[in-house]
Amino acid sequence: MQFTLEDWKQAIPASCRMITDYPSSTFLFRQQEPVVAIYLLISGQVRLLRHLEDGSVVTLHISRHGETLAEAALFASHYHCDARVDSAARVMVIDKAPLLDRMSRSPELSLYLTQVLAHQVRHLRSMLTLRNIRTADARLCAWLRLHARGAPPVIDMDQTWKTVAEEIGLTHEVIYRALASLQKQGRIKRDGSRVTLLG
Amino acid sequence: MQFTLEDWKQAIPASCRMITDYPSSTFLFRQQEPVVAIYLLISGQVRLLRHLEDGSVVTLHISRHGETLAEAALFASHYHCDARVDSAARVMVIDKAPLLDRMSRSPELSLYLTQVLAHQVRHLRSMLTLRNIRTADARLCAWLRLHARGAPPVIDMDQTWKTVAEEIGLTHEVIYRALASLQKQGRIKRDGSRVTLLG
DNA sequence: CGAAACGTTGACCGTTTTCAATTACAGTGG
DNA sequence: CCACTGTAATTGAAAACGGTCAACGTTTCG
Repeated sequence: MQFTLEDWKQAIPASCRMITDYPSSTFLFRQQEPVVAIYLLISGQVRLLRHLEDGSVVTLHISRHGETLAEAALFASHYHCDARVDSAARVMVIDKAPLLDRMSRSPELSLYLTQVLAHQVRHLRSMLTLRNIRTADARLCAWLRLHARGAPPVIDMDQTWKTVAEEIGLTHEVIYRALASLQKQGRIKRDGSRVTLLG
Repeated sequence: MQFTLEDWKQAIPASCRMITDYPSSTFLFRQQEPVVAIYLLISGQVRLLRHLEDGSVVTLHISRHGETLAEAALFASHYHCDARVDSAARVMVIDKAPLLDRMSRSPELSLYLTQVLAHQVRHLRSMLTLRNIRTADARLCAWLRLHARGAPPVIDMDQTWKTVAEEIGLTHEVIYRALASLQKQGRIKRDGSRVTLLG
């Protein structure tokens, strides 16, 4: 249920897209800058950071390969967060103006973008659902269920637990404790980077 | 920055929309039911509820007048949550099939829906940002800033603090304590349903 | 008028956070 | 090839914070 690079290549005219490499610690865009493009992350990891009025910085999201960035900014005048490269990223940059122009004449393209955003909305709602689960054990369990595939449900971790911790709003220490706790309760089994849900 | 009833009336052909009243405690739609329509809430309050695998129920969102419901479900086969009426609601029901058909031929309409969803995405990200703020005081403060208008920043409450509590993921008791705490710190001033941010 | 829901505050308890320390591991450069 | 370095993974203990339960005044609405 993810829109792939190929989907995008098919949907977006070649004239307004470009592949670019960003080294670690560089920025795809910064908060307050005018919106010039949206981005499809082909490889690497990018962190979305928002600067609050009181000077603090919070991580909005950690994007990984296959995800799109700033689609929602397409109709905003300026970006609402920084996009900082965590680990060297290859990115498809899609220019805003020609994209919007093209969309205004192509129902297919608009409809496609609409689907991407609808997908985003559902995903964000899932994340918000997770946050409403109070205890660390239950929240982590819900996350695991959300990411498990097959029967019995299995997760092959392709990211660090630290990243997961940030994503679901807990400290990494608590994640490790929750993992240990779930394991002791016999509700999961861990084998390297593979987690199996039991019961 | 909200799409109004008039906007919708203009964008959506009259043939596929209809005004309906829902009494309190009824459902606009239920989780797992096939998606037949999207909804614009004209008045009243509707609560989005998701049933988790373990049997628990969490509130996804509390919708109030002016908000649209289930736009993201337009491309899903079935609803992902219940929409239960909290207080008697007047709703514009927009049929899915004719809407999609119309969208596939009208770039304006697609583009319009895209904007609605983009707006949704930004709002959901803001909510997620809030949830990353740990302490109750700071989180409530951020919410207040987000909703304040003018200089000095003022919020005229048109909803209950209980609702706000659910929205930002705290219990109502904690909200009242945070309010009292912020007031004692001189960071806000309360006067009936009006809150003023200071400093 | 009466019931239900909101608003408010106190006390206590359980959980997460925070701080701290230790192990394991992957990449880097000599 | 191996120290060296940084980060992830892991666990412990104490402190801080929000959740829960309880009680009560107030407002709202049928």
